[in-house]
Amino acid sequence: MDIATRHHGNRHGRSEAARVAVLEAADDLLVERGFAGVTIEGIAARAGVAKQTIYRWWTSKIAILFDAMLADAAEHFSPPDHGDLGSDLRDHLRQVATFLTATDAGAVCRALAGQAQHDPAVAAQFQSEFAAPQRERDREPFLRARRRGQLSQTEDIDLAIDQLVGPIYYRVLITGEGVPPEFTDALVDRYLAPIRDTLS
Amino acid sequence: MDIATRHHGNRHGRSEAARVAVLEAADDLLVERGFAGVTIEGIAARAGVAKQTIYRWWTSKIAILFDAMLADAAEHFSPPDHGDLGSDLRDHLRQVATFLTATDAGAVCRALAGQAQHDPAVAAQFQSEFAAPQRERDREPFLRARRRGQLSQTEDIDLAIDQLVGPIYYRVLITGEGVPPEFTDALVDRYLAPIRDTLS
Amino acid sequence: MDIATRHHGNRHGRSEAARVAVLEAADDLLVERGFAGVTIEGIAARAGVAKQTIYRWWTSKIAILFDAMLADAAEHFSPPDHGDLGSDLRDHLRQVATFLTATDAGAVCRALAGQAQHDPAVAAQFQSEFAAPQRERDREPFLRARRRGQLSQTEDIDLAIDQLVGPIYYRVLITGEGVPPEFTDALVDRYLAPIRDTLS
Amino acid sequence: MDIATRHHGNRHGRSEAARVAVLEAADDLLVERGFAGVTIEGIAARAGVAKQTIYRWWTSKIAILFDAMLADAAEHFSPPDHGDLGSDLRDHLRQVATFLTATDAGAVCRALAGQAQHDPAVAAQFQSEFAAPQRERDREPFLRARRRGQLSQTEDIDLAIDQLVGPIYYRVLITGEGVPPEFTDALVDRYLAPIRDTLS
DNA sequence: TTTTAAACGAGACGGTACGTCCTGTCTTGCT
DNA sequence: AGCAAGACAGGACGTACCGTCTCGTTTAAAA
Repeated sequence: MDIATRHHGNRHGRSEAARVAVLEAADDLLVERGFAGVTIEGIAARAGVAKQTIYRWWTSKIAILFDAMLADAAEHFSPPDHGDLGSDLRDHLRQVATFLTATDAGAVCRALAGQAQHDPAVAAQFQSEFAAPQRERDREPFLRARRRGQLSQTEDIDLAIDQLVGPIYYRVLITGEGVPPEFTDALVDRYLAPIRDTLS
Repeated sequence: MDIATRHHGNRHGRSEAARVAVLEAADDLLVERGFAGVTIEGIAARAGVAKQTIYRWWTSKIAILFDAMLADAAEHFSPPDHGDLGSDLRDHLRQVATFLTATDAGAVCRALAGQAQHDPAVAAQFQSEFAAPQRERDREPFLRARRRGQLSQTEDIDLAIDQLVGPIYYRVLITGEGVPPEFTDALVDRYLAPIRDTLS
Repeated sequence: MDIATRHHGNRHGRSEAARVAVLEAADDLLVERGFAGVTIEGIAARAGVAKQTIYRWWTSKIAILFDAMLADAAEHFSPPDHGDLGSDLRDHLRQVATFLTATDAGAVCRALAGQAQHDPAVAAQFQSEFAAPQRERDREPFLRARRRGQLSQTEDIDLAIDQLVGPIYYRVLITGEGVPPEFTDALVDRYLAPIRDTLS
Repeated sequence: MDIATRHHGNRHGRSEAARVAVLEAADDLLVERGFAGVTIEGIAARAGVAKQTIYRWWTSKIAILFDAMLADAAEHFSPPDHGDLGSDLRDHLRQVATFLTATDAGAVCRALAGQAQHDPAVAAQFQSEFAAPQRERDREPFLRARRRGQLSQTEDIDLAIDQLVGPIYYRVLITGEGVPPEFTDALVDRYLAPIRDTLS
């Protein structure tokens, strides 16, 4: 048994078992009962943990959900590398769509994005802990293309990202229409059309 | 004095004064204290209205906020008509950005969009009462251009809208970066580039 | 159905049904589980009442217990009148002993006397709401005897009461020995011995 | 430095320093914040001791308070010997009154007497560890008088004690009036009046 | 001198109850 | 009939202590 999981109350700090149980309970409750069904008391009861233990390590249920999401979010994205910007973008946008619409972490992400609209502090945390790292992942295909000499040095990458992932989030958060591969592929096609000449 | 405002406890139907007071109280509370600060009890107290009166006419605080937003949203948008798709789109996207980032109704809209992430019923209402009518407004410039013969009959208007307004919502809801006219203008420029040939 | 019991939430004030249920629940819990077993949550659960309803009308579980005791305490004592100080005192002291050792209200009284040792505010309330009225009841036999001319005007009645009821409380609260009639009768005999001459 | 105070963690028995610190902390907290302010956590924090150390040596905060009181109670009482029952009783009753009303140990004693009303186990401990030894001390003057031939062999000493100290506890615990020497002296006078003939 | 085991401080743990806030329902008397 | 008022049952909040536990350190008797 791992040292971190062996202890349930000790001077070495927190119980890993409790931490994991809380994150899983929060995740389960969100999926099963929705955001309003995620309560500290409910998490504590389901995780078999005392409320005080939760309050000792997290400031709010939002903080728990961030913890529950972040690792998964990072794991979900595998940087594509097909040696071609178009292929890489198509691949990446599909990953983004899949993450948001078809994973538990994506469900948590949507809930947090929702809560960010209600609370500036959540918005700031969402920005720094999810949006910014995600933006780095979004940039990867472009930077790679640029390194290959396939993309102009003057191309505004951030604008391109807004154009490409913006519509995905829009459909997920606003219209609720679903984001099929045809949609993301079409986005890439439209984006690449005017700059196709600059590609080798 | 208007008939509707004359009665406060009567047999002549609901009190317009109470209705207005509730909507304003909800709006004020949202702006002053954020979404969590909007409670039925708080609205009732600020509006000088009994809780029961609120429950009689609205199903939840969400319903109140929808009421508070919808009229303003419709009023905000004035269909542009410069006889040119580019100009109309630039104008319209600026209106969208202004609505979302700089109006009270936009603040309510963001809050409701947030809540839609937590509650499918809210999402459905948001879709039908805000997103769908708004989509109609978004289509206007394209339909006008098509009627003018400036836009191909085969152009996928809904995809175009996703491409154009999606990035605006994305910046508002996810990155929180703000949406200056330069940004929306650039979106239009990029959109029009490949189809410029099809324009007269 | 009585007006007072008909309403459960209205502008006429509190629900008599809730009031009674709370007092009975508190009483039952004290008898069944002891003072530590009397909790606001426990009372609320057993009475089928919301905690907030309790906090609306009582400041603490102590206040509830006072309410539960006071009416019973007044009812318990029937002023004796045998036309004779000795008989009256014997009767009264037996009533005191019975109240303290053999009634539910007496159990509550002992608990409150206990809590008065822990909290000056409780002590003050105990003094004004129980001890003072009880002292009036204790004085009755002496005042009656004095009116009959059977007791000297100079007799120190309060000292006499301290002498007569003090030992009863002492056995109840400190030694826990029980207070049989033989004991209270002996107290009266010893008290009357030196002043027997003054009696007609 | 004493052996017992030299050790703080060892295999040779408990730390005297910790024991004393705990008792003093409990005493201080009782006096400063009242019975409810005496918590194991509070004692541990103030004594600079781990909670576990407290639980190792005491079963509850009640046990700590008993420890804190008992030595002082025994020390407080110096058996009077004036060769006269009246003088001895007057002296002793004043000591009882002083102990209960004017010493820290008396404050603890009152608190424990209070808690005894809530918990039969405390009552039993109070009876065996305080009331019974105290009763022995109360008997001393009578036994001495009897040995001197000044008190009848048939006199009911326990009844006499109930009559004499009962009113003192009554005033301390119930009426809160204070117990001046005039009061205890009057008790003795009234007690001795009818049996004065049997003396000397 | 080294080992070793009891007591120590610290503090995390699963819990219970606290007193507060808000929910949605209700019942009244007034207009 | 609609209204302001406000009491009601219910449930989650975040806090304070409870009593239990595990840890790493201190210590002095035993080896």
